[in-house]
Amino acid sequence: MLSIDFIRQNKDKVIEAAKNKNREIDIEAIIAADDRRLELIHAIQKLREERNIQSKQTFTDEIKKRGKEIKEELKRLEEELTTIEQKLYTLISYVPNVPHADVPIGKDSSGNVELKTWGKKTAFDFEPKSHLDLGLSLDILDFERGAKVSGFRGYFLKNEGAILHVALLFHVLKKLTQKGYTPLIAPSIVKGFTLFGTGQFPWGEQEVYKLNDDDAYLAGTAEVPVTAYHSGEILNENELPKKFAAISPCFRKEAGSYGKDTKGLYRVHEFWKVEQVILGKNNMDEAIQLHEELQKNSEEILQELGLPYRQLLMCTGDMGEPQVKKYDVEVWMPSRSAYGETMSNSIMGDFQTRRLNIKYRKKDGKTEYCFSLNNTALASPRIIIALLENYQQKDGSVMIPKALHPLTGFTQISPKKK
RNA sequence: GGAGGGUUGGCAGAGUGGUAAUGCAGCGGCUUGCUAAGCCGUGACGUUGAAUAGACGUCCACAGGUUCAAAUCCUGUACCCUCCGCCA
Repeated sequence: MLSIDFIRQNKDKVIEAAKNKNREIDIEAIIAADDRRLELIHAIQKLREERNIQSKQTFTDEIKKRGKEIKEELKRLEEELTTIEQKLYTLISYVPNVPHADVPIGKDSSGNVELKTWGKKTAFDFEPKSHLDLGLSLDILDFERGAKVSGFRGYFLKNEGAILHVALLFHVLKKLTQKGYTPLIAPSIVKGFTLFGTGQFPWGEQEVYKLNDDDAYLAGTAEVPVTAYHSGEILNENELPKKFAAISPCFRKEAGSYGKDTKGLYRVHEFWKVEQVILGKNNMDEAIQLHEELQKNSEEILQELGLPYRQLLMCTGDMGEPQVKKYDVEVWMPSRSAYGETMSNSIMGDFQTRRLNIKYRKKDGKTEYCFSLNNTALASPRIIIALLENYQQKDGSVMIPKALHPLTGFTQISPKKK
């Protein structure tokens, strides 16, 4: 959410940003609605002023008569104000955030810039298997029964697969906790305002599961509950930045991706994630620095796991509405012969905090909206695709990265005899 | 699921129809020779201002209603607490 003042003062910038993000906005309608809003506020304030003066005077029939008139007039104006405010709020809530100057302008994913690669794409001296085949022969994945029980894109993690999944999540949660992040188990059932507040709504409604209850949804990421954790609060400047590492199940309808990645663990309705969320000061220099810290954390995790990856700087056309700057990390997945997205690291500026009303009090006593950032630390089971496929051996077994050994209790997974 | 109580600034807490006490914390300032202490100022949001000056308006969980006038009376909703029932 941008402020109306910012929109009025930076009209061209806002129009250009929307264009670069492939969004349509009607700035003139916004300004017209705001003009009317201001007119109404002025008229209403004047009447209230008169009413306040009256109520300090000796009470007479004359005052009562005028009081009734004021009441009628106020009611009419206040109703129109409520209507126009709602209209304005809706219009502004669709205005996307303005990208940082570093962000390349581009239509779609083809405009993204590869900033670096780490590790070598895994080379095999045998015909490598996909994680689907490995999962079957190792007896650690069961898609058939997953679909039977859960439906399309359903899966079971089984045997070492189940242990590996939990070990990965715990390993990462522990690592971030040691770095000073507050560990959280976050709720996945959330109220609508959290989804609007983080900017999933109004754009991504078709992506989110709605429960039968009036105001209950399944969050697609812990970013939603954790960013909203301090909603409606005023924090102290000296407690910022607040850093969280949250583990939660994540639910996605994948409504727009029928026919895409229909096999395996890549695109599923239900997965688990450790998400990093930071609330910081309203300061872009600090945000850039924190963004790099989040990036480093995620890269460290992949380096420890020994998975080859690359870092992308996302262009305007491939960014979400709330984002100011975004990196994706993609991990090498041999069966795809491509890198596949595993992490997404964003600066949101005050776009989310304005909607969620999260502020902090500065040294001079003034309040200001926080900046929010978030980045995937690890999403499983998607990461298991990369582990299985990159660590497979000629004999059909799969090695487990050393960092996980203390948690898994096994160092490799071997094919099960039928 | 049932019964009762509650929700007032960062926190605590007064306020039963006519401008929202007070204390603590935080922040700013002043004072004092020393680990302290004291004094003054300081809620949020909005409108109008060049203004972080002043003026005005709004805000007592949220949304309605009654009234010339609502934190206060009425209705609904959310959340919290206590007890009963059920339950991993």
